[in-house]
Amino acid sequence: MTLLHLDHADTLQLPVTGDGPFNILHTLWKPSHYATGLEAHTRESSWRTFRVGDLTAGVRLRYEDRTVIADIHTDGDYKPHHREQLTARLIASYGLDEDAAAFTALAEQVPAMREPLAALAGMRQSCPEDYFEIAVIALLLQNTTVSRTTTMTRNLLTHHGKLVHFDGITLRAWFTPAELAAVTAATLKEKDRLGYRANSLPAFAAFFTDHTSDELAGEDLVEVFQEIKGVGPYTAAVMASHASRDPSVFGIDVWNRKILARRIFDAADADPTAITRRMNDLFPGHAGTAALYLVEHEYLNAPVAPLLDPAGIGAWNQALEATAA
DNA sequence: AGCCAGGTAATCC
DNA sequence: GGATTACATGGC
Repeated sequence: MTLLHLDHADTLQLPVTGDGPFNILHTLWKPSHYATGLEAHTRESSWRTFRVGDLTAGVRLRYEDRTVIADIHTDGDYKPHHREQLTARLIASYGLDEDAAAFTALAEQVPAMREPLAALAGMRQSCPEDYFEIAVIALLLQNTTVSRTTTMTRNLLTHHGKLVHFDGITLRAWFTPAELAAVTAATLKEKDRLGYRANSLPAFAAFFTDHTSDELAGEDLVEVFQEIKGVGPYTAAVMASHASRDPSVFGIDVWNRKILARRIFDAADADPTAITRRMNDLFPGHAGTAALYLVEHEYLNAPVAPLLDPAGIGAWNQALEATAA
C-alpha cells in the first residue's frame, strides 16, 4: 500500500445551529470507540478521513465561536459538488444541526443521568461512517472481542483501504463498496482473518454497490437492512442509531447490556427487553441518546483509544506508515 | 482445555 | 413463535 498525499482544497465554516449546549470534544471523540486509524484526536484538533463518491478526503476539524472549521484535503479534482457533499456529510456526521435541549431536559429528571450529563452535556452522536461503513463496523463487532474486532478492522483497511497523509497526520481511509466487491470471500477469510464474517461481508459490498445512501433515505431502514444476510436486529439498530441518527434507537449487545443494567437497575446484568423497556420509559424518544451518554460516561476515565498528545503525532504516523511498506 | 466475546441464521418443536 | 445450536477466531 502506498502513502497518498492529500492537498489542501477548501475550508468550510460549519455553524452549530441546533439548540442547547454543544460539546465539541466528546462529539468528535468518543471514549468508548476502539482504534481504527481512520481518525485521530488531540484536545484542540481532530483529523478524519472520508470517502465521498470518487473522492478521498482528509479533514482537520477545529472549533471556535460555535463554529466547526473543517480544512479539507483531497487527492484529486475538487469540484463544487464535492464541497456540497462534504458539507452535508460533516453536518450530519456530528449532528451540528441537531437540538440537544429536549434530551437534556429529559435527562435532568433522571438520577442515573446526573453525572453523565454533568460530564458530557452537549455531546452529539458521532458517525462519520456512511451506511456501508457503519455496517462493516457492526459486523466486525458481532460475537467477538474488541481486540479481535480491532485486528480485523486493521486487516481490512490495510489490505483493501487507503493510507493517506495530510496536515501532518497519517490516517487510514475506507474502501468503497465497489472496491470491496472485488475481494473474494476466501481472501477475507484467509488474509483478513474474518472467520465466518468472510461470507457475509461480500453481501454488504454488493448491497451498497447497488443501493446508494441517497436512495435509501426515507425507507424503514431497520427492516430493509435486515434483508442483507449477516444483518440482524443489532447491526440494523446500530445503522439506524448511528448513520440514520435516530435518537430513539440503540443496538443492544452483551457489552452495553451490562453497562446499562448497572446504571439503570444497579444490577450486574439484565434481560435485554427489560432494559429496552426501562430506557424507553425513562427517555421517551431519546433512549438511544441516553444509552450513548451512559456508555461514553462509563469510558470517560479509561478511554479505549485515548486522546493524542500533540508530541505523539510523529510516533502515530510512524506506526501507521510501517504497515504501508 | 474450555469458555466467552459489543450476533445471526438455520433448524428444531 | 420461542428455544437451541453452529459458526471462526483468539485471548485468557
